[in-house]
Amino acid sequence: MTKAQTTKTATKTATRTMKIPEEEKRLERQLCFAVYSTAHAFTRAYKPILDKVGLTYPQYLVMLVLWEKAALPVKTIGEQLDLDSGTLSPLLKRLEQSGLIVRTRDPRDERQVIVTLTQEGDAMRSQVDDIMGEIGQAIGCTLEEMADLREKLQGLRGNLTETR
Amino acid sequence: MTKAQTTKTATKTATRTMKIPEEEKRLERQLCFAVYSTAHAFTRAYKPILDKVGLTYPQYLVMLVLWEKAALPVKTIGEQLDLDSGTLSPLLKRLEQSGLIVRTRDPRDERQVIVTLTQEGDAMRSQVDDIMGEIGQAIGCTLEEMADLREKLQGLRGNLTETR
DNA sequence: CGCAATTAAATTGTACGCAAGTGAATTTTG
DNA sequence: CAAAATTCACTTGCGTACAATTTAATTGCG
Repeated sequence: MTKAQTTKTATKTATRTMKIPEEEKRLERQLCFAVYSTAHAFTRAYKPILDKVGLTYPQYLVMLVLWEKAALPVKTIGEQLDLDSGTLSPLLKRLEQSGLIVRTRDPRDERQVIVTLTQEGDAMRSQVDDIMGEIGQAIGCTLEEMADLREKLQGLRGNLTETR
Repeated sequence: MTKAQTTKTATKTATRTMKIPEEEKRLERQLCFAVYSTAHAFTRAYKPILDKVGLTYPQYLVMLVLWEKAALPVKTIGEQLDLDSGTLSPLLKRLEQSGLIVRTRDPRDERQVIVTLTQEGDAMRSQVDDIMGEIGQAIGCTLEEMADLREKLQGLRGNLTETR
């Protein structure tokens, strides 16, 4: 799908061959930068909160996954977070050193490593209300606005990913 | 929404002391993760395009800043991108090695390093239409939707940042 | 069955991001 | 005006991200 869009999808691909006005090329007009810088702003907003429980932000995301289901193979965690083993292997090693998870080979398939919450890791779940409450404060918008924005981003992420 | 909102600002802070339903704690319901994973999706979408011109995604953002104004101190670039010198110093060193910029001490204030586009760096500007065109394709939404989403993210970023 | 292809995780190397600390230049202040 | 405080960029150390490679285990296929 490339050339002359005849009908309804045409409006969706307007940028392709158009000459882009200089104003639209400015950093602050870039959607990609808005996403990029907001992601950093989130990480910074989480930092003082997560410091109190000794987690980095990506580690917190892994814990969110494990609080949904307490034992998962590395591969599944990677699929949910869209991270590969090159990122997860050292991260999980640090979570293990922190005593929050254990890693064991799956006896059914020795290639797989099953990540399991320890008691300590499970207990940390009780702090999630506080963490999300504090962040909710910082986000400063209504639940409806949050849900709307989240859904739009999920759609965008889908578009960006679909042609991989 | 949720509870008894007393005043007009209450709607904006509803999450604070509320008990959060389990469903809302799932990874996929987190706005922070939507932003995080979309940012990664953008980086991946840009990669094959930027590989052709030999830039990483953060380097491309620096070039966007410099294409707006061809000579700037490191500090100003950092302010626009919200990055500190610990990130920018090595990145700029690589851009200099690529021949796209030069770095010179400001004679008026020897603490400052002025980053200036080389001819080569300036010439690369001509490729920005192609880059943005290709990404525009991948984004797959209308210009209106893009602008709306960008503005909402800028607002969110502002909220997250204002209490720093 | 036996070997090639595939899969899962770890490892290596490069490039961010950021906190903390260093050193040089400038500004502020007593 | 001189000492103290601040500013700017750089460096160091740690933790992601991700491509590419490696190793071990499993699956598929003839």
